[in-house]
Amino acid sequence: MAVTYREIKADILGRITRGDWKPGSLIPGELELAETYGAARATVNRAMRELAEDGIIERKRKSGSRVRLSPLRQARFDIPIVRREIEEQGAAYRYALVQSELVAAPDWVRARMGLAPGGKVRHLVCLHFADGAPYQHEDRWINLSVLPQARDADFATAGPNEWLVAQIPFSEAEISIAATAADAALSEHLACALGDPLLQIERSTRWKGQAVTFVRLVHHRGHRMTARY
Amino acid sequence: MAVTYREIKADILGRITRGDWKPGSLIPGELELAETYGAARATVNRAMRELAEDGIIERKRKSGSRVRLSPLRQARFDIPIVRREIEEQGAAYRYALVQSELVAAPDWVRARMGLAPGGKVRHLVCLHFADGAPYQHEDRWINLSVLPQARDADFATAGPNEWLVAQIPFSEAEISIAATAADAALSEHLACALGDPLLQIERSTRWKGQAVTFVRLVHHRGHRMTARY
DNA sequence: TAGTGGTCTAGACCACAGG
DNA sequence: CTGTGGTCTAGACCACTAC
Repeated sequence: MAVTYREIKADILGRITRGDWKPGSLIPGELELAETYGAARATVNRAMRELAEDGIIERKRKSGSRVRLSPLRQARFDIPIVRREIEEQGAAYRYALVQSELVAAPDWVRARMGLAPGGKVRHLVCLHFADGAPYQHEDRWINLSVLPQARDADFATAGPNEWLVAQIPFSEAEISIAATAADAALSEHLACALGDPLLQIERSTRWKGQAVTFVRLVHHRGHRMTARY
Repeated sequence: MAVTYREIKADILGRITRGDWKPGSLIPGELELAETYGAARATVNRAMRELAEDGIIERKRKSGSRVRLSPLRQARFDIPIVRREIEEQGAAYRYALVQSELVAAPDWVRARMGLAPGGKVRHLVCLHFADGAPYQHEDRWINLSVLPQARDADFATAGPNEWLVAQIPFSEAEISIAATAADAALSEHLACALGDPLLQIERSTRWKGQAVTFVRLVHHRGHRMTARY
């Protein structure tokens, strides 16, 4: 076979890192590159497209492709289901339902989910353990007007996350990460001191424009999220 | 033009979310889909490839493409340079160098960077302000055996991050996020109370297998990282 | 061994944006 | 108007892997 798009991509990346093509400078057009590498334009196109997706170069019609002045850095974090996350670490997973109620959504939840006043939600508080030690505290709100079947679902044995994935496998979400201090409930559930710094992930999920669920996940003290890029 | 790969991708995604093709089930092969949509196989291929990249489906030669049982959730966070991050919020950026020294790397830094004993590093402590308020505390270590020019560089007016991007524009990095408590120095620099929970990002950067720099970025109280997926 | 995805080619037309 | 990237096609061969 002729030259692969991977080889072309690697070679172009090499020229950039080596300094042959400096940040801000123009890269030859696809046609010229195709000749250089003795490949079809489609092959060069794929290499260049991926470099653009990787944030290495910037492409514009007519003006051509340029090396980004400062490379666009983006990290990808996997957001696994807690049970998987724990089991993949080789630990035993245990789940516990702490609280369950059907209520009108409090104002701060309504604001986060974009619900109408008086909207009914199912509110759940759960704990996830790894080898018996508290791993994650889950505070979840499910919009009953979108998922009425959540009213009667039983969350005593399996976490709501896994139930939700079965109900609405594909959805859009907004996720935000912050640090929070352990309050009385958290310090008790996560077996840490009052005021301990904890990593908190909030996620609100939408489906067809409707808010499905809002969840606040607080991890045990010392938890890290890691990624490479 | 005939059917676009975007239309095909959207249609397939629709069938999946609509439940026509359930999680775990087999999707028709590329050839069959190409006939169905009246498109070339390459077009269908691109649609399917992107669905696989998005974590919606799983592809295997010979056995075909399946809808993922639980969709692979991954969030992409942009990791901008602090100055940009602040200016894009419409705030005025200010930078201050707090401390600068040339030292042998302490053990914990050597461990993180994978340096040999006695390795010299440049250690910098900096502050980044948004509209006069402390925004981020930066504790940085630069490997002088890889970047000897860091010995004499002047970090009084511009942050080391921007200097580094100019020196080594493209590199690999490992990033980890955690919550930490404000110690005496942090509480003073970030104008918060002792023990306040703060979001901490650690990043170690490599270039050609060599550790270039390790940095610990601690954000002001209440900072959030946000992403959609 | 056969079926499915992975990739390349050569050619074509289109869309956008600089001049 | 013109150049560059964006995309589609029809056909081909290859690579992996289940059977």
